[in-house]
Amino acid sequence: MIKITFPDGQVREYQNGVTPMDVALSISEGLARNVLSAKVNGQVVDASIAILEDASLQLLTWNDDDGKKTYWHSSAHLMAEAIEALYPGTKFGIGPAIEHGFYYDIDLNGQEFGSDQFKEIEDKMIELAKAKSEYVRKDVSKKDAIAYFQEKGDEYKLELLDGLADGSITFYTQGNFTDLCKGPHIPQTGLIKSVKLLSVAGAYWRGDETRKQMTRIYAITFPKAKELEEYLYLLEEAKKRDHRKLGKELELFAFSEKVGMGLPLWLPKGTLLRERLENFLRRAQIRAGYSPVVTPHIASKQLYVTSGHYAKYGKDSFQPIRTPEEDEEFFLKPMNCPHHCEIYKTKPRSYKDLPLRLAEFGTVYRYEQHGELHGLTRVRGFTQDDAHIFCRPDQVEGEFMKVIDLVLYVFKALGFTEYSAQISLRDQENREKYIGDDEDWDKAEASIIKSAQEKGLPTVIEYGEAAFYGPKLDFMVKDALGRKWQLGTIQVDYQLPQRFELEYTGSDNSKHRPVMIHRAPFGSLERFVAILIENTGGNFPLWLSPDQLAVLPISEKYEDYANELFLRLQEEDLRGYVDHRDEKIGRKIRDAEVHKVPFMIIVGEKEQAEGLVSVRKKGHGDLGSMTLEAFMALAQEEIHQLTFNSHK
RNA sequence: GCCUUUGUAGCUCAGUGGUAGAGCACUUCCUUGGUAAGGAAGAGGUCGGCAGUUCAAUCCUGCUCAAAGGCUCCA
Repeated sequence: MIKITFPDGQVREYQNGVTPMDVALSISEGLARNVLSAKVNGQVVDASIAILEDASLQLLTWNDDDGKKTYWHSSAHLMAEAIEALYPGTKFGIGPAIEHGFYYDIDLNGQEFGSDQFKEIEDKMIELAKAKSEYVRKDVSKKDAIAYFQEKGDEYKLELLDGLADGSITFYTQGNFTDLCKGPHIPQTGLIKSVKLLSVAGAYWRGDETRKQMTRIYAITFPKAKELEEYLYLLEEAKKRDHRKLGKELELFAFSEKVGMGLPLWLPKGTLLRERLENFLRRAQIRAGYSPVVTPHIASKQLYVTSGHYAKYGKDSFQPIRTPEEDEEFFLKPMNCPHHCEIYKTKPRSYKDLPLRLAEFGTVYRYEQHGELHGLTRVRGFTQDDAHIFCRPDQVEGEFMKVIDLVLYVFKALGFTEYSAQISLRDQENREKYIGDDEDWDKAEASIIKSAQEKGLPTVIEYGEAAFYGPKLDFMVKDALGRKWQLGTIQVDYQLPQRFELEYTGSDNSKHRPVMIHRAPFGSLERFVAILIENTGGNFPLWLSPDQLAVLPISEKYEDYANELFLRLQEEDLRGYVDHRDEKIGRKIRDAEVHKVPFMIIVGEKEQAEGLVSVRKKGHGDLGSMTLEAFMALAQEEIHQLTFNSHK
């Protein structure tokens, strides 16, 4: 008998050689039907594998990420089977599961292929799935494996075999398709109910541009038809919410070939939105003890030589700007931190002055590769909501927690209720990659972990992902469509204070080196606005909406009344416009709705006579008539709530 | 950066080896209206840029610029 430990800590005894599937059956038949694979001692394996010693066991189903991964990987094999049946002679590269679905790289030997063929492959996959073929694992010798793929003429698999050691090679067969694969796989093809081929793209064999370009087919599968429908709905919704599309439609920002790629132009409405965000954060930061500063857009080369950025990024950055007479070199600033270090140095600092928190909405310029540019999320000129906290080593933990509080406050105010954090630490094996002494690192890493724990942040720890100058914590948020975005970051830095020889006088009257914390809740305003657009679908909360209201006179007879009302609204700091066009009220309403204006104030004969306004809310319709004061109170309340509804 | 695809009016798009069209937006006129598109007329394009083939290029070829998707997720 062997002892099996379950994730909840429960221990049960089973016969030696029991399979995860047996265990599932011993619990319930329903569970057994849903088991896709299993995690035995932390390793994902087939549910049919025999367990030969005491082990921890987690049965994986569709609800587990690793279960989904197994499912999609098996689906890739099913797709390969379908393709081989329909296009004999096709050679196969690799076919892994990805975050949403899977792909297979194939070489069709010159056969024509495009998205027109998706349907027949989908149909074939369903047909093959209905056969409920088992995925059968088989150990093969390298010799036999080579013989198999030689006969098939698949040079890709032969190349993969080349890199594998004899004795560790396994084949998986389902139906008529056999593939070189280390697994694991789901029990049988019948679990795959719903199939959709998504796109076809070129991809180099082994990601090497000098090698043959293969055809990559992206697809996704689900155990229930309804889940596929939901997924396709999300894809469509994502397309509708694309910030590049909405940015144009709502006149928020634009790009111009003449200005240059990756250099966004903020239009009046986008600027309004952006300024609201800036002011919101500025106020929050002042409350949190930050001091706003402003630094120039260019700086002498010497600054970046000192900071070390010149050595590291000099080549990848934009070329220097030279003064005509003296031939001095200046650079567009790629980050704000060196400037802030120089601000720190403007006078001697005492331990009593710390922490010093310098904040700047600093516009920076970085060279990004041509192919990496994307809307507002990846640009060459952007504004960071940057700040640097200079503190004593004993203050790091407390400051870190304060920053987490600020970031979470910002997320909440902007409607991001689901978030998580990634803590990036040193690569334990290669400590020499990092600068600074071990003691500082240990302290900083421990502080970050402790702060995150204390704040109850759901975190993932990644080793080897730290910056070379210190560990960091990155925030991720989930948007209304369940997509993950990386947002703000907090980083601990021991390097810059050293490079800039920053000091403070301690209580012992000797010189000490401060620690620097870099942090940016939004990361970049550009990227954040893009995420905000996609999260809200352009339906911004009232306090951020570029136009908060539109005053719509029924006819030009009521224009004076409309103008008078609008003036009073403006005095209350409400923004918007009066629609003076010679159009019917239905048209004015439609246009305001299309432009996602939150409130419409409709005035005609009745309203003027009674001294009232008729209020209509976007997406909700007529709210009836009320006094202007009542409307303003309504609007102000919604603004001050700072809460957020992203629907509609 | 590399691969694939795309580039026609402000926007969304149709179209052809013989120098271009629709809808919306815009301008003017009519209409003065009650909760998601009132009517008419007009104006608007070096068909991304440069070069080549041709009697003739928006269309074919090459280069270039920009955008979209993909690659840098290794059975």
